[in-house]
Amino acid sequence: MATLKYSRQRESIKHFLATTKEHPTADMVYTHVKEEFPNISLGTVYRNLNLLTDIGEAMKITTPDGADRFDGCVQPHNHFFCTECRRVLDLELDMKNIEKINKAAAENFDGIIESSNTIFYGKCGDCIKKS
Amino acid sequence: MATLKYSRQRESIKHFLATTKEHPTADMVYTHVKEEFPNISLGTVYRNLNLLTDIGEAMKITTPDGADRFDGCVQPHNHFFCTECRRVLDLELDMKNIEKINKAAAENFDGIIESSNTIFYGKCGDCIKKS
DNA sequence: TTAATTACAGTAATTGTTACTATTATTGTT
DNA sequence: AACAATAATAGTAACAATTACTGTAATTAA
Repeated sequence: MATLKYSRQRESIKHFLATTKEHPTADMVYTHVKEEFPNISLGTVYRNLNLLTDIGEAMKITTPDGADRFDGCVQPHNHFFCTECRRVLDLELDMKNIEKINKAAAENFDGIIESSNTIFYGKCGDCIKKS
Repeated sequence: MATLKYSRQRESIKHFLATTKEHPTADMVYTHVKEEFPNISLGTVYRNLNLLTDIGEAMKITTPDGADRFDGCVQPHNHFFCTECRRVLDLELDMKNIEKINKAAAENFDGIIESSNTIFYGKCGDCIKKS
């Protein structure tokens, strides 16, 4: 049953995810971890990001932009996608609201709703200042 | 300024989107429209789907699955992604709930929230019956 | 019906991601 | 500490979704 083995590369990826707030793409993680492991492979980054996501130590965020983003913070929270600078920002939102819409959605739906994910769109503070 | 010209291919794509409920991928649209236009190109399908999305006559739905889905219904509504059969289903949800969470989100956020998109995950009715 | 321009088909290129393989690292056992 | 057993790696190839390019065809306005 494939016991998980330690790897320094994975540790480094985890550490980067834990310390950054920029919701990096796999490629951004790759670029960063490369500083510590100059010949790490992009495949290793992808494999570990997916692994971490699977075991609940990271979160994958799908955006309208091509590449998925990753978040080391697995506490339930939401994300904002700036349509101008294409950055993903954290967004605090009372979880009661989320639970409410999950319940509201379940009412007229023939199936089981296990979770939901809301992504907010608009213009971030920085981009507003610039314009 | 690139005035829009009529094309039978685009009309066919629009018509298919308007009549189907299955939230097709570009490739599914391609397969279908091919019956009417045997040598339509996949690029044409992509170009028109994006064009229709841009002018507000279609909606692009990003899912955890690779390919984007398209919806000819542009009335604001939500989607459910079945983690078993990977289908996308429509989900009715009182828009008041959506407006509420948009407002709640805007409160502690430095920026402008223009819209939000919630996707629900779980098991659809059909898949529950089968198991 | 012609001239201007957009759209097309077909194909090539790009991007994001996963799969494969031989080698290396980790770990539990002597 | 040395040794299997096995998971993880680097490097590369393959893949899937999408976009870009190019010469031709369709649409439209004059």
